[in-house]
Amino acid sequence: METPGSQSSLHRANLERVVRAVRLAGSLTQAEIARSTGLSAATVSNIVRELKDGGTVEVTPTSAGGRRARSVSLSGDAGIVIGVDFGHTHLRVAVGNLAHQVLAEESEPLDVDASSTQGFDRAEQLVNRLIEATGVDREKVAGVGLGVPGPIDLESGTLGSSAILPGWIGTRPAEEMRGRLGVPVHVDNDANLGALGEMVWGSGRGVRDLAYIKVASGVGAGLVIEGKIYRGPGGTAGEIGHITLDESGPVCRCGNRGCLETFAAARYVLPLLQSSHGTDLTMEGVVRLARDGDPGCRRVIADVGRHIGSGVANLCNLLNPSRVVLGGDLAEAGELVLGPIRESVGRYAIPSAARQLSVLPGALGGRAEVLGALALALSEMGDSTLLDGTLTAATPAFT
Amino acid sequence: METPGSQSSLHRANLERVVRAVRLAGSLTQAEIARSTGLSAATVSNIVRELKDGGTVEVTPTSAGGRRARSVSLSGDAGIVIGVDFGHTHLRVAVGNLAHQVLAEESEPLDVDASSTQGFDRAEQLVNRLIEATGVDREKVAGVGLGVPGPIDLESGTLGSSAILPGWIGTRPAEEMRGRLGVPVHVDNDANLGALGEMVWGSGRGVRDLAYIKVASGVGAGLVIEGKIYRGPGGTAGEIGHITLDESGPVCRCGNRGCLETFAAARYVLPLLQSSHGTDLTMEGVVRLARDGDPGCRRVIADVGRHIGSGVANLCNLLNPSRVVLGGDLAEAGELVLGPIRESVGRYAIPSAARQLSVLPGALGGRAEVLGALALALSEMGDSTLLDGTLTAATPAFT
DNA sequence: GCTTAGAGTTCACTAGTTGGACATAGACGG
DNA sequence: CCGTCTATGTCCAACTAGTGAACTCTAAGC
Repeated sequence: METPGSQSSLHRANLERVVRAVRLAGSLTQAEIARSTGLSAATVSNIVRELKDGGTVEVTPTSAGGRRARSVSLSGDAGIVIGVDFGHTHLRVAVGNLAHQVLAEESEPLDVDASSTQGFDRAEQLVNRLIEATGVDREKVAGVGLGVPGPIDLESGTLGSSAILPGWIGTRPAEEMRGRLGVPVHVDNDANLGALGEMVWGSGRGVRDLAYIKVASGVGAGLVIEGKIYRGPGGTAGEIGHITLDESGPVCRCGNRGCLETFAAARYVLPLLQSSHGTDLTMEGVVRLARDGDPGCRRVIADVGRHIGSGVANLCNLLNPSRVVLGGDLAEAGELVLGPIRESVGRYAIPSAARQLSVLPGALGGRAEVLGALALALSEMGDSTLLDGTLTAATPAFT
Repeated sequence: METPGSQSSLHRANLERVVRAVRLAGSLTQAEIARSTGLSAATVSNIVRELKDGGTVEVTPTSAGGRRARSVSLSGDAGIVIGVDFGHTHLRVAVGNLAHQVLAEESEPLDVDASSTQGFDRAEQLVNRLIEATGVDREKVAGVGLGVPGPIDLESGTLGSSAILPGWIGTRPAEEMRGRLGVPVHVDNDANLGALGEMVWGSGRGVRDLAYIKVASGVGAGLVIEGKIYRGPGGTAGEIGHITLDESGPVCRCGNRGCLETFAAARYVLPLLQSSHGTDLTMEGVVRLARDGDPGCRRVIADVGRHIGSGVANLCNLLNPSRVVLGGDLAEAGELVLGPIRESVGRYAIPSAARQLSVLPGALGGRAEVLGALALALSEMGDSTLLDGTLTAATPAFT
């Protein structure tokens, strides 16, 4: 561990190599492992024995119709990881195993005005319930990923100013949950986790550079650069919601004028429809009405799309990602919003950057963040498989 | 070589580790190498002997006033690298060794209307002259870094539409120079190389995430993310010059309106001063007049700064770098332009991102790009090039 | 039932790192 | 001026871990 250039580190690397090969393929015989990792059969034999003794891997005596091939696969109960996502209206929890399979997933409404203590209590209960439901030993929990709808200070782990969960500012979500669950907890904001989730299981598979734009009550972006979440030195990268589109536009909650958020986020957009469509409209409702053909809602959504497109064009000029994935409630609007986004991008981004950009709706809907939290837990426990974008054979199980 | 998980690969990795440590520190004693690499003293002893026998490294019997420390440094004649920068008015060449020392540097004016062939010829001559001047064996040239003032297609290596060197579009600078010099040539655009140069030798030392903004006849940015140049999947990242500041602003050469470039680049800014200051003004001249107190020039430069600041604010919200370095002619204006930039950033960027950002003038002036080209050659060479001992074999005498 | 071929294991060998013992040479104190 | 001290670099035996080759095992095919 602390000998970075020694044989033991080599051995560790070879262990990981084998685990990764098995994970990518689902199950392999030892001979296949040897071929795909480049290790010799003898080494593979030793490593497989070690992994089997450690319980990481299972060897089923014979499964293929070959001669005497014993197929090696990740043992389902080698360990589990948990993803928890505090959204603005819901609390979601997912339980997965090390084979990248989702074993259980559940969500329940979360009252915005609930105190942080209540929220953590509820999360703890839900986590415990799901662990029991899957019937796995509590000891097997290897880590927890936690998503929060606001900026996290990387140094201190405290939740920064977040207008979404006002009572939660200054809490340390990771420590809270670690205290309750007794396992390592890794925390990140919802946009970053959404990006990770879509990259591993959703619309971002196979891509190494993507931006995940989440439009809900605010607008945020999660950036994946060369396969890794990019948070920036200060941890606040991806604040696409507050780039300036119009210096004399509406005043934004951040104090500036004409931020993208003032043209796209629910809290600024919904009032536009209040006089015509009533006051208790939600973004979800607007999207539904628009899909049903309501012209006012269609117009509003198209306008939102155009403005997001302007922001994405800036992002595209600066970072030139190969894919932009749209998440949040708004993504449900499909082409009604993607069309205008693409149009704006085409107009405002430099052609060479826009040409190779694909703008897609998220494939995971509201699950992107929990699954991203799951992926965070997996990657923080040293699973580098997630990051190399070659996850084709590992099919996530949807329950 | 082709055994990816064996001891020999470990040994190779340890060799590289040592070379890298020595290169970063300039010179180290064996004990220091052992501490900084985490390897044991015995291993370091063996590796140093091996490297010394291979000629990669030099051991000077005793240099520090210690007890009997032998300092290990990269042998000066292990190899040299060359940086070439085609600017819009100058051709610059620098020769450095593997210890990150610049051995010789020279620049000469380059006629904008010169054909690409002429340009490459001139570069070849200047390179040869400098190699001779340093007295190093031609065989020792390990690589060349090449800077061009325009976008390079990463796949084909062709120079894209560049209004600066019109006759050069479609050429393949790397291949041209490789053909002439017979060594590997790595090419990148001037903004990226400026970023690299400032990071390694200039205002960006010690920082892992920085943006280098180059304002000259156009506006471009080079991004360094976690210590590496970030080019984006399509190779066009950093096009800060064409983010939209005002949708109804002046028409830009890229076809859009209100791009940052239309408010900041020389070709758009200089005409503003033509009626008052004459027609053959250059950016350099404007800066000089501004420093001498000319109010019109001061105003123009401050306005440019404010607009650049808006662009930087967007960049800052999206990427949150810890440092922005201003390069190009405009950087000479110092606080006259940096003040307005900082002011704009403070106004338009979200506070948490702006707080930890420092905006500095480049420390290398016009040398940033050549030195960056040198750094590119060094980094692309990879430490293993040295270790193979194939340095001489890899360079077919192509004279 | 015999042959065969691929799968996995065992064993001796080799590469390479490590800890400890040892020699070395300047600094410091007497 | 000399002995002691201390950090440096080297050598050696021990240990870790991967490899090739020989070997065993099993089921398929004739």
